[in-house]
Amino acid sequence: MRKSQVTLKDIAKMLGVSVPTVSRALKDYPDISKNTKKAVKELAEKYNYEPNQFALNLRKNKSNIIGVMVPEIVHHFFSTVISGIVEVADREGYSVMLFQTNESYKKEVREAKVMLNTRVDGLLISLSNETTHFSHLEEFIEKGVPIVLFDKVGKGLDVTKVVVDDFTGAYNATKHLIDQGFKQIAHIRGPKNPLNAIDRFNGYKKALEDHHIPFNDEFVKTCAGVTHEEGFDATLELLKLTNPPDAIFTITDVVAIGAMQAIKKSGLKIPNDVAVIGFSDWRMAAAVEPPLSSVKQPGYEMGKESARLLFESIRATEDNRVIDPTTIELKTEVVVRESSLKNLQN
Amino acid sequence: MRKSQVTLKDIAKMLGVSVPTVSRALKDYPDISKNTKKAVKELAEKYNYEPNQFALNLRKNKSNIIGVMVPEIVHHFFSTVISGIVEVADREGYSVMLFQTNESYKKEVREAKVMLNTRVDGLLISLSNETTHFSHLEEFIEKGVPIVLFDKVGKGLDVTKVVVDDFTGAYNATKHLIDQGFKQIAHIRGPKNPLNAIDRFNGYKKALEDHHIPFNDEFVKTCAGVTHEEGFDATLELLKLTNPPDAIFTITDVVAIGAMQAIKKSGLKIPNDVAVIGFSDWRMAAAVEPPLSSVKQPGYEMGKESARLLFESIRATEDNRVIDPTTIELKTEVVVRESSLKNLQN
DNA sequence: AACGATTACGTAACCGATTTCGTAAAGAGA
DNA sequence: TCTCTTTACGAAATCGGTTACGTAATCGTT
Repeated sequence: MRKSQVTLKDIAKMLGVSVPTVSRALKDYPDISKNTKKAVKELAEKYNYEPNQFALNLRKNKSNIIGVMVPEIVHHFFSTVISGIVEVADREGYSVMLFQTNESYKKEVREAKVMLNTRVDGLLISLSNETTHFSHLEEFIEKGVPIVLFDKVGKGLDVTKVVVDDFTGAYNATKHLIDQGFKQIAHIRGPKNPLNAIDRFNGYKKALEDHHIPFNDEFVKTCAGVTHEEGFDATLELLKLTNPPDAIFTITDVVAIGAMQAIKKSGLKIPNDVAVIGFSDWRMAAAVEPPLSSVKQPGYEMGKESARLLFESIRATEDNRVIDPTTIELKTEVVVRESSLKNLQN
Repeated sequence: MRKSQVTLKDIAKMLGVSVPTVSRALKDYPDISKNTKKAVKELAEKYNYEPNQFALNLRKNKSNIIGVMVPEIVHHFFSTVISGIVEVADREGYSVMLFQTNESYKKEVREAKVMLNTRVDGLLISLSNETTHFSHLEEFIEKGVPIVLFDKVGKGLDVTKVVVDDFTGAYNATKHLIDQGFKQIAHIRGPKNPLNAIDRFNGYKKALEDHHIPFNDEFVKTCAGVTHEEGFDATLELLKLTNPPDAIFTITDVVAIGAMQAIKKSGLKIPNDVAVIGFSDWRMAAAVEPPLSSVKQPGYEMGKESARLLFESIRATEDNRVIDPTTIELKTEVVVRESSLKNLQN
């Protein structure tokens, strides 16, 4: 059995005063005498009094908990975002309750209900791939629980959103290759649906266009599973073209690793024969041979920014103010390593 | 302002009955008439009644929340463990509150207090590197809140623990190299203090001993930061020996990657000239060239098992039973890929 | 001395449920 | 018809706090 904590009632009984008096003494209300305050505080100290959070929650109708829901916890990017969220929440005096959907809409709905029951004060969520209906989230809005969407956001919901500027990231990665002097730039893209795959593809395309490089349909390969095996195979196909690419921009670093293996296996040199640049800047990017250039996604910043915006909304809600939903795009950064440098002496 | 939910009182007022009647009707108490039950349930359905969790928490002195504290969230192993914990907690109807210490003892103590105030029903914790005192955790035990330590456990605390069998993992990795026919086996170890680095070193040593291979002090290098650069440097030193190793077992995969780069840079072939096996089996292990053999740590299983044991303790506590603390060692698995195969045709 | 103002508390209501106990009304049995 | 049992519900206490309001006792003022 859980041992019971000392309560106000216990202290009140010991001193022969009423419960409210003890409560007020501890909070330094002006209409409690110095002697009483001193006596109360001494006892509180002695018995290590801590207010019962359940009682406070009930009275204030507030949990000091925010809910966080992501598709997968075991994912470098998401765990980085979570880390940023936890950091900010901690500073704000909130705790973080963590849920994962495993990319399942059904689970997302179920867990949303759990959070609603737990009465989280706010919700940070990155949508599952399956999610196209939002009634489970609209329920939060109806009940006045603020939501901030991050990374994988939906079009249908009018709430604050924080996303990575995938378009510009891809644009800059491609531009970097162009600036290095590469002319035949291929792109191994991700699945058709996810917004980030589309944005990255569009950024790639726009960079070519802006620099008067004709878009070549043969230079775009799709890997649905985003694995290094797919990157390997796609690259072999690209290299088999009569006019093969001299640089490849991939949807993500894992795919880039596969591409690098294919290039090496074909007896070509990276970056002198074929350059490679990835996306995400995972820890491994710096560890492969040659070190892989990549586009750094600001996961930690995304977590911090999302949390910051959520707390702003929570405070607004408490004050009966209304904050207009905004969408924030976080900047990416091209991290240049050897794999994308032209004319590298080796 | 947060919109208020429908309460029992609201329903009672609408029907002109008392609050307890509504409560009992919803829970199908036998002494409530069928008509009343029907009317109550219809209204509850209509207004989407959900019991106020705060009130339940207060009444039952139970939060249905477990606390989870790890040194770093952004770490493949820990995020995997967390994922396992979340999975089990979900099945058990509990929510997970997540904290990270950033390897700081001070923060660990502070967050422990937060959890105590939040009144988590149980605690899963992996200790920070700095933690040598346990009074902040003993407080949980005193108050009857069960604790399970996982991965980074301390000697001083008599609670249930779940650890990886690092010794046997390292033993088997080394034995695998021996079985392949390698004779000159080096070890790049981790820092002096952490238990897992020590256990892995001891497993390595014991495997050599059991197979009558003399232990060679020159064959052991230490990398304090566990980075691929250190792995690279350590390996270059090893290869410079007059009698260099023909196989290397490293504390972790990142270090192994560094080692592989050094071997390649020295103009040697992996695994024919020098074999490599890592530890942890990170995602990247399968993606490097050649694919890296490694020892798979059961992170997901550790999360599930720790959570399972915690819920067992929670239930025991609720029933006034006492469970004796145990320590569970989870088995590792040697994942053999190309980097450790003798006489590989290439 | 009578008055209002101040000091220092206590009473009661409340947050939203659960649970123990009590009881009016209806039905059953003699 | 009178008592006894059911049936079906209400009253009150409880969990542990907060807060609006009331009030006895003391003080200062004229």
